[in-house]
Amino acid sequence: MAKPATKLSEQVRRGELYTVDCPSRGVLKHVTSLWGVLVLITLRSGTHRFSDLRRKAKGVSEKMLAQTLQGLEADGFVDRKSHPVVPPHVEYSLTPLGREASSQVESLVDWIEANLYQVMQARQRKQEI
Amino acid sequence: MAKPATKLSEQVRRGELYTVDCPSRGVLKHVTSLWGVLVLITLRSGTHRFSDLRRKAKGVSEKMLAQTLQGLEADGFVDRKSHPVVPPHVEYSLTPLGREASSQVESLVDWIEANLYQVMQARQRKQEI
DNA sequence: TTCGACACTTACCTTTTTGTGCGTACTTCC
DNA sequence: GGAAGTACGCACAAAAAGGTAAGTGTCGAA
Repeated sequence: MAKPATKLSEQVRRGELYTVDCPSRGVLKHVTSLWGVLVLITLRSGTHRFSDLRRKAKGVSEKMLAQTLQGLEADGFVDRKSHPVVPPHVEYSLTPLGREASSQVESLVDWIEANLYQVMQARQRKQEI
Repeated sequence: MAKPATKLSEQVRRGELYTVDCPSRGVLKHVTSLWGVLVLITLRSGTHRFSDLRRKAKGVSEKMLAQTLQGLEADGFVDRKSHPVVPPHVEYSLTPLGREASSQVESLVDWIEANLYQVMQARQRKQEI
């Protein structure tokens, strides 16, 4: 029933982000894309519906949000619960794995926001030259 | 001499990553782009020359590496020292700010690599359905 | 009764990103 | 004496990402 995981174990090579086809690169992309970050952080405060997320992450299009959500779902970071009622009702929440991931990206984002002033100053200095 | 920082202070609004034009989004992009990550992590082990970086970050083109480096330099994360000798000699290293940033992204990357197996399993489960 | 909300999907088009190849000015290695 | 290495910049092409608009089916509100 369960597929033999031979290929899987080959693909998982720790510490090889440097190699071209390391699957970590894909996960990194999902997790750190702008919309990925926003979704992950937003879901920390609890379950959200599609349109809630859309309203909170200003500027995201429906297409991008759907795509982002699907990526994060496939990676096992978000859980999608669809209630088959007539006006569709779908709820998104973080899985345990997703909660870990989101705390990582949150701390990165917090650092960026805390140090944003310094970065902006550095940028200005460059412009002056 | 120093420019008045009026505009700067306006631009720095903490906790507003959700808004469309928050400058944090740009920093996030620089820091979490694949090549940005690789450069930041590689430079943790010390100063590197352009072609050293190119060799270590497998798959990066010269153009992309140059672009990445310029972005990180502008943000104040890397320091560029050019020795005006005849075969060009340029050294890149992390600034103190860059060292902080790189430790953030390193912990994110470490988490991803440590949990990669679980992610791959989640992906496989999706495929089976 | 027409409109908007819901959670998407699809097709099409534009924008952005990235790759490729070339040129540079000079040195060292073979 | 030809090739390779150095750290890029530039022009063009290819690829990927993203935006826009429309359609789905049913309900409740105006």
